[in-house]
Amino acid sequence: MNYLTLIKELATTYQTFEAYSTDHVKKMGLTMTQFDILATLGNQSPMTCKELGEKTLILKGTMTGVLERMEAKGLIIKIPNEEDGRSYKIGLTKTGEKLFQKAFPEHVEYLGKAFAKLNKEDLEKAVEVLQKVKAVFN
Amino acid sequence: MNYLTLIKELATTYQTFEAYSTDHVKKMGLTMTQFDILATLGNQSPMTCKELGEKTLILKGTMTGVLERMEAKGLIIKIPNEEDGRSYKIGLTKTGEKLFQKAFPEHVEYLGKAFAKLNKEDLEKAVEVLQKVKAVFN
DNA sequence: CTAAAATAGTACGAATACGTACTAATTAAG
DNA sequence: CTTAATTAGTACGTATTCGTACTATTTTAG
Repeated sequence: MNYLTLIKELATTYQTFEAYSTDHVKKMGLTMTQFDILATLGNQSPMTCKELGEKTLILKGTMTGVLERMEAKGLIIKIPNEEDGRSYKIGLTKTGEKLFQKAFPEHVEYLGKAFAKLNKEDLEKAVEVLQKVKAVFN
Repeated sequence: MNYLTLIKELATTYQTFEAYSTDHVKKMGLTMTQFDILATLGNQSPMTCKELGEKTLILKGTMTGVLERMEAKGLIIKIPNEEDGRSYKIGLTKTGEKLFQKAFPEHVEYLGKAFAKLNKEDLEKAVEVLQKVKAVFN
């Protein structure tokens, strides 16, 4: 057993999860990126693009377009930032809030159904070992 | 500890690996997707788009464009498939082969440097637990 | 054999992802 | 205070990912 096996396993496991998650999100009419934004803004005060980007790992160059499309769908609004004239605060509209209240719990439930098959020890072991793997890149 | 912790850990670990790997691949003038193709074709007989797609998880709609750009760079050639008039066999050119011989071992070495920080038990535990996690999506 | 179904690859449009350059506004340096 | 350096966000080009439709070819059914 060498580390290439681990790389392959890490990649396929992540991709399998991603595919499982995406499948459900698409059924709600959102892309994963848009769902990520929705979930980040839900139950939070409006925040700037920069903050949104830090929480979601979406780069600013990508963010502009994503927010444009979500604004066109009526899910978010841009509110001028009184504290800093360069930026806006992004918040959910009523429509966006309503979608969040419906989609987020549904998705958590959907994911939970799969992960329920893991017992407590495996879950904890997985988190622990993933942290160790991640640490090798520092 | 709940499964959302595991999801976050899985995602950040994979993304950290991906970023580490991509960083090196870009220095060799390739995108990750192109490197994936190069690594799959290296030391192999030419194969069809379909086979390439199965080995790399790149969909055929994506493949067309990726191969076009690699062909433009002189890394690959399309050879008519005598057994099936619908398809081509994709192989590395001399240039592509030379790049593979240089880039692949270098990248393996680069990755190995990071993973050397993991001991044998953690590596095996990681593979084992990732397989269990992946299995929840079946 | 001949029409229908399946298959390989391309065409094309929408949405990301990422990098560089650019604009406007704020902050820091002197 | 005034200029220089930062910072927030946009503009834009290249590459990817995905989905649907389309073309050409092969295989299968009857």
